[in-house]
Amino acid sequence: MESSIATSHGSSRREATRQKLYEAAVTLIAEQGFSATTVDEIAERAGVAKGTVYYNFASKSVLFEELLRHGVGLLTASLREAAEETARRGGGKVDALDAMIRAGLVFIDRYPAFTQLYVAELWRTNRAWQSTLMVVRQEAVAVVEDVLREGVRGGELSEEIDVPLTAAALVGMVLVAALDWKSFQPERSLDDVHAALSRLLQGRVGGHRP
Amino acid sequence: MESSIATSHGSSRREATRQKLYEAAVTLIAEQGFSATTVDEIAERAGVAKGTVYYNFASKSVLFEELLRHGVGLLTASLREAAEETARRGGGKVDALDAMIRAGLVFIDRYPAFTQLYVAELWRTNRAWQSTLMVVRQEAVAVVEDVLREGVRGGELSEEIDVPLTAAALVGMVLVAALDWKSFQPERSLDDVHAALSRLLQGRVGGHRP
DNA sequence: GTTTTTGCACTGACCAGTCAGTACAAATTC
DNA sequence: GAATTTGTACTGACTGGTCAGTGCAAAAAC
Repeated sequence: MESSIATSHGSSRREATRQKLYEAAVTLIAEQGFSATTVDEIAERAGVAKGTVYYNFASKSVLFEELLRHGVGLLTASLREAAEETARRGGGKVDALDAMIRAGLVFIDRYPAFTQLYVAELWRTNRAWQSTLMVVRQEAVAVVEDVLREGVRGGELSEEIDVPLTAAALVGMVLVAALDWKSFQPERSLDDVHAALSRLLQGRVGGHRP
Repeated sequence: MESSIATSHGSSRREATRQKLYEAAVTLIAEQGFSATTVDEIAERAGVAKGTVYYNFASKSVLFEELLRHGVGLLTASLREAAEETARRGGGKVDALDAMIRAGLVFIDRYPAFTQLYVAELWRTNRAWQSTLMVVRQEAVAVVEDVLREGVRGGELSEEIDVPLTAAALVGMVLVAALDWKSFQPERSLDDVHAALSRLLQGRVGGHRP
């Protein structure tokens, strides 16, 4: 039913157990939060004894940190891939942004629990994994920033654009719209959501009529 | 130091205590999450005995629920006010949306901890206060949806717009951009952030050059 | 003199992390 | 090829600590 947010290779038995634990943890933590989720629950959902959790991970927070690192890694790879694919096709930077929006939606569609959890934790301070999260966030946002910057440099995007702020806004637009889609209007198709966001990106909401 | 997210009137002594508890709770919960925040911490930060917390609120979650309800109430009022003010001035619907973006930013600037906490809890399922939160979210988003709908009806906005999805995207854009601003680029001014978002709304990022 | 707050001791449920022990397959010895 | 050792993965009862919530007498505020 849910997100296989884990390392792919590693054919050992151990790796399979880790997988199951990741998958159990991601949904439970997304639903209840980190502190409200008990290690016993995670073990039970994974169909494993509690001791096994500690055999595989040093602590509850380490399990969570590795989960975060891997999940964001997947997203970043997927965004970068979308941008490169567009470039290969000879598309412009706006097309690349549009492709990245779609890649983001596909990711969230596949791993909604992970996304929920990421958003919930991202701006928290004073947490053990805060630094991990900041590094990993920067990697993801940087992919969007790069495309914006190239667009400005190549003259395709206006020079008045504030790159970091615009990147954050675009990421936020996709994240929140997608989470709302999954939670409150799950009957809508990915294409619908993509079309709505695309329209906003291309200025066909508040823009001067062409 | 932080957000006076509480009922304004109520001159009684009791109300003042409630205020202090709201303020203490909102920052602590934003930083650590609901479960990781203890009632003792809240009491200590508020400079109040633990018994007082229970004299004023039935339980920890009731305290939190009332916090949520009131905070979103403030935001909703502020958004509605911005839209009406624009209408009074004779501005168009795009102007109203722009004014609402600014109102949202002002709110987040004033109550960053509350906003952080709201975003972290919004898409969680299976929580005691989930229903409270959904009602209250709908009120806030509805304000944006109303303006979009009026804009479409009056011909100022394109009919192809998907109102609920676009509203969610706009709200998300503001929330995430603002939280990023507060957390990662606090040196930027509100006007900078507003300008960046305004540009996106008005299609001067990916839009066809006029 | 009523309402609100304080301070503090207490309870009982809950939970992260530990540890002695089991299962079992593959390697090693005889 | 049977007997023994080794390494790896896993188990679940147990422990020490934490925390929401209670109870209450005395003080303070109004």
